Amino acid sequence: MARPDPKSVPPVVESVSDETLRSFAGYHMKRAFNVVQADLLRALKPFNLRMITYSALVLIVDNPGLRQSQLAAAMDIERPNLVVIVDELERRDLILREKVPTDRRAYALVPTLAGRQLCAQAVAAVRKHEERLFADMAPGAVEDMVALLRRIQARGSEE
Amino acid sequence: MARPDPKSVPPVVESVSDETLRSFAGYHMKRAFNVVQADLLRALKPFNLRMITYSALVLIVDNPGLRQSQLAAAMDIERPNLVVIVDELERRDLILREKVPTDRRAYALVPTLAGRQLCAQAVAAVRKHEERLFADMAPGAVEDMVALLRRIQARGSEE
DNA sequence: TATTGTTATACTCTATAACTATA
DNA sequence: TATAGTTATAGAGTATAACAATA
Repeated sequence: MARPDPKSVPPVVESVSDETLRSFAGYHMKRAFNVVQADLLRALKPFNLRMITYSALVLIVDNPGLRQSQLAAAMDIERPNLVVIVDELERRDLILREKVPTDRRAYALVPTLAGRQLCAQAVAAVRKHEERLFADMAPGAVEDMVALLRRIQARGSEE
Repeated sequence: MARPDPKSVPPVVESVSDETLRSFAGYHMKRAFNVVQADLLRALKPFNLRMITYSALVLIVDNPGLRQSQLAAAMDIERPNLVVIVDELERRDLILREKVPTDRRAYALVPTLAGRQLCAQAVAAVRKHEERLFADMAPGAVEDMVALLRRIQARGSEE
């Protein structure tokens, strides 16, 4: 961190040191996530899904009948941002917005048959891609990491 | 994943299950990263820095004289996107763009005294915030996670 | 020809305010 | 009055093409 005088340092740097950043977990989380997301995007390409549309579809298939506001909360995104995602899934006939008789403001989101089929295929493809990505990691290491990530995630709602 | 018929399911969901997504590491990486980044932003607020300007400043302080293209490569961002970041740090007199006599196309990025001082304070603040964020995690767990994240990161350059 | 830094541009993700129709 | 979904909009972050100056 402490250097005597920048002017006395030769103006050519051979290899860039990330010494200070290395102790900074957020930096590694961002970079590793970028790699995982790029891999994921490749896996989802055949299904024309992105990470966000994939997550939405999976949650609708697992929780048929949920409301848009519930889905937004589960995905940790704002309601306005969910609208275009639901629009896209509905336009592709993967889900339906069904009117809820007991509350005429709300929509119940349900998957279509095509939606459930595409979802099953996409889930299988994502699992395969993650297995390949994490293939030579120590057994249990990924599970430990996910457990820690979930604890960090829980910290967000605390404060 | 498999449900008999969406029409037969009551259209009210009490609590949203993320069962299928739970085995999907990228999902947890994204959500945990959001928490860490929000925490980081709070830590950097007094210094008027964001994660990206903080990373750039730290790398320039640790590697005085590096070129913009080297910095972009180290930060894993495209050269055009670095320009505004360097502009901002230079406008705030935290760094200088020095002409390189041996290559008149390039600039050597060097920190100013103010830049090095702000950087030292910001690094201390970030360390403190991460220590607090990870305070009651098992000893070594964060280090193990970072080690795994670095291995995942390395996967990105492989393929 | 290739590279450095730059401009312009576009696309995604995210965040907020304000509207409508209901409750 | 509050809530569900919506619209409009603005800000980050990111990606590509193309340019001038220089190698």
